[in-house]
Amino acid sequence: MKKDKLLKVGLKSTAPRIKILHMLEKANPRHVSAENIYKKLLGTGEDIALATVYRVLLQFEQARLIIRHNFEEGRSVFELAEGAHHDHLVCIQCHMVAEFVDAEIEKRQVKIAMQAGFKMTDHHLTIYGVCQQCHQIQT
Amino acid sequence: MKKDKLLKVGLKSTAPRIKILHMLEKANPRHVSAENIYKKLLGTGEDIALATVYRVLLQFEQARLIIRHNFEEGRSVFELAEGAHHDHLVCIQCHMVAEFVDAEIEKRQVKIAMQAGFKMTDHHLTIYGVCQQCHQIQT
DNA sequence: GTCCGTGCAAAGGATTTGCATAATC
DNA sequence: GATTATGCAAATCCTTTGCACGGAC
Repeated sequence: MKKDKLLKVGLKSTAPRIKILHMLEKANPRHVSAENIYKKLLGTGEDIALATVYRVLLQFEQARLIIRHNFEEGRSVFELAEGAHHDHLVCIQCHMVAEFVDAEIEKRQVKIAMQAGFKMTDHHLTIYGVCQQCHQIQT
Repeated sequence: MKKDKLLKVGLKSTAPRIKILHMLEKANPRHVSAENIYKKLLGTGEDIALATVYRVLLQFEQARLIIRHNFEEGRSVFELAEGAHHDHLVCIQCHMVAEFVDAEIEKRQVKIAMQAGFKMTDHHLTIYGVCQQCHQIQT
């Protein structure tokens, strides 16, 4: 139940929060911007202010319900926090995002941070390129 | 000579461009923001508009004289393009940026992109954490 | 009933752009 | 001299914030 999920992280169960959480849970593609969510809500007849979307997303991020990414595109995208850490492939044309994990790369990152005297808190590996679909369209 | 370096990439040799290029060449730390450059220029008595700094940085980026990075901090930082590709370690406290390369990680990225059907154009691996210095200060 | 959440509009920071003037080739 | 650059100020994009009202516990 979404209500319980919110209460568990110390957030009051309000209509906007439940609806935004719902959007994130059924988001396809998984990675969406604040604007995406706002427009989808408008489309279903909901009347939630964009400012509220931003506020709720920030709270969800702090409650670790979602993860915020800042790819090389000047706006944040969010994804539901579930399952393990993973990295991203981003299509520079259609903005599609795919995920991957590589255990060997993960291992080496830890080693590199250690060697540099860094106390690692996070790490992002993003591969930019043109996805198969976009590539075919142009050919 | 900076003048030739500019002409070679098709940019007229103007005073603002030469001075900004100079700032980038002697930047220490190597990674600087537009604001950083603007303020350093002001400090040396130069009177170059911030808008010009942005315009020139964009031109330099397009001419591949510099590389733009958007780390998870809401503003761009630039570094002179010289030497080979490398990845970054960013201190989340003092914003210090260090560089590294790992051949094995590079190899695996190419393979991952290929398997996903991506035509890779770029890739960024950034490790965030607390650098040794910041860590010591707090202890 | 108290406290927190929301909508609205305005503010904010980084970056870009239009326009008239000034510099380079 | 024609074209491209620059300074200035205004505009833009994404995101945050102040305030008065409404809803959750």
